[in-house]
Amino acid sequence: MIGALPYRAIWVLDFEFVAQNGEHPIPVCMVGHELISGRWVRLWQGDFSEPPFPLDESTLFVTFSAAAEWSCFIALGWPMPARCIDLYAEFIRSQNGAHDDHWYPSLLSTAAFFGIDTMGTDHKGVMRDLILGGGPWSPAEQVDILKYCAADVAATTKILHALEPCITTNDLSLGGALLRGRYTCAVARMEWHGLPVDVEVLTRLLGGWDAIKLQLIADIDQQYGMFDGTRFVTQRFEAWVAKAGIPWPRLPSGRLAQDDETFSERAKTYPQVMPLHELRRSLGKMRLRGLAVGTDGRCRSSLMPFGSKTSRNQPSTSRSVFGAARWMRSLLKPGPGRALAYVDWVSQEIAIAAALSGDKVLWQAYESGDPYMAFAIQAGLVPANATKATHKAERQRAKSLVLGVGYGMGAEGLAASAGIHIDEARDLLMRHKYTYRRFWEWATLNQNAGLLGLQLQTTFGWTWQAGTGTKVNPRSLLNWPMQANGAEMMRLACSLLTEQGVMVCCPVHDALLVEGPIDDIDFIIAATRAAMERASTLVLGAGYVVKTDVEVVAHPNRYRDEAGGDMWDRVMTILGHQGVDTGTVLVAPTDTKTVPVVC
DNA sequence: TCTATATCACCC
DNA sequence: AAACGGGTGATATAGA
Repeated sequence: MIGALPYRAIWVLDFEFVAQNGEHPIPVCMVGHELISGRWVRLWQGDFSEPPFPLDESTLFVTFSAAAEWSCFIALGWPMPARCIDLYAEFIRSQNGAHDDHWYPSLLSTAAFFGIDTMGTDHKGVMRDLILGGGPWSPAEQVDILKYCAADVAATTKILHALEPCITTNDLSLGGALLRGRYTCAVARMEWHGLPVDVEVLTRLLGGWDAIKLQLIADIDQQYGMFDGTRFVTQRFEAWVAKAGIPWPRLPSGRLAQDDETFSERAKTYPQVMPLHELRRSLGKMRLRGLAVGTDGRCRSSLMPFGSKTSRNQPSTSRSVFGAARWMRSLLKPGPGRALAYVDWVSQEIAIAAALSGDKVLWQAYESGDPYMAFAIQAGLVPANATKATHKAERQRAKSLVLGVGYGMGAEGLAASAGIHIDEARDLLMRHKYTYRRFWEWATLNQNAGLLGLQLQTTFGWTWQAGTGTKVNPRSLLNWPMQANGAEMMRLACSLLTEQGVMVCCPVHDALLVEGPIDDIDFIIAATRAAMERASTLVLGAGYVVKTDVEVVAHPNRYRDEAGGDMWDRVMTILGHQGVDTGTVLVAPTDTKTVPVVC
């Protein structure tokens, strides 16, 4: 029972707030219900000067989609609560794997799931419009809004009671719930900070978006005439293929295959395809128009924590910089006196696989710093003194295999992706299974357990369990422990760092973007790496340190992604802004030094 | 003209 | 039937 837990008070909370794309939320009102005393608190704008409850460990807070509430706390200058549970996270955890469809349950649909009576969605829509209208609200409207907010608190309370058995099943489920709640505070901080964007260049870029596409097309399409404006007309392509006499693969639907790989493959035999292939590749990177940038030049969008079945964040790819093609990361530019650092875990999933399976040989490969070459050596494919320089091709094949294995790739897929014969692919897979026996034992055990309907669980209690009659992809089960524990590691690192006061702009699955004054950035990086290493040992066990790598950029430079640099330059040239400084990324040493930081 | 579907490309 | 995990979203085309 939640009530039996050692808390002096248990507050169920809900805020109403005005939220505009890319801006900070503006709290309108708050309703709280304390479950032990039965007390209700209703605060309207203007009554917010002090939190009406203690925020220390003695008090538990319960909300639905908690990050929104903590964003309001930040807006009001209130400290984060020390203990909280997000029922959204707990509900989707309880349902994870039980259904074929992936969905983002709302408060109302969650209530409906448990048969809890609530207001209708129509009324909710009306009230939401009234609130988002931004006011001012008449006294009668204020009463209505507070009533509406209180109704959500009542529904949240009932959902808490419905979910209690899932949350209090055991120490891990409860501790995990508190840990996930703790992360929602970090989410609020990160969403509050957002990412620094070069608004001037972004404005020009968006203004010239179609012109840029048309210019890219114009350079190439004059010899094909396949585009109508920015639209690729498939019928013209079909006619061209027929006229040029190029045998072209078709999809089961009968349409011509138009994916990148088909173009790439055809271009090898028919060189006249190549320019078209390259054009389509460039155009593919020209997407994203809806970056959510606030008036302060920071890009903010919801991280959608716990949005996937591995519990990774699932932010919108159109509203956030890291969902866009890599070249657009050059829109990231620290302000005067500021610096940004992108710190990522090196081969995080391999490390997780090695540590959690207890495969010493795989961990040894990870620790060597080059797990691909290490595999080639351990599997007897190359001599023990082989290096990246001496056995480039062998290493590349080993890399394809090692990466693919994590996703459950088979021999056919490996042969296709690595461009090798099926027999060689089979041989590589067999060697992998032989070399990393312990890992395979562990992985197939997980896989079989999942297929049998048993529950999979991460170190801190995120779960997945197949519902009866659901479709299960066995390869998904193979990868789930790596990805889900990786997500847990990320959450821990975000919590540790935001609690230390480090400005974390956002997580990127296996990386964190942090920011600070140029003079402090070295210390911030050291603290970030230390927290990420600590998070890795917390998830994987003592001694299992996942290494980190870092890229730094300081004002007036802009971020530059190696893989996207050329595209950025092309686009800037077309925009006629060659004067825009493209900046340089200073790459810090990749060795990991432990820096004493209190976590 | 609008919407649904299939396909494809991007991210980690 | 497919055989590479987790995702979001834009676009072209078919259909209403």
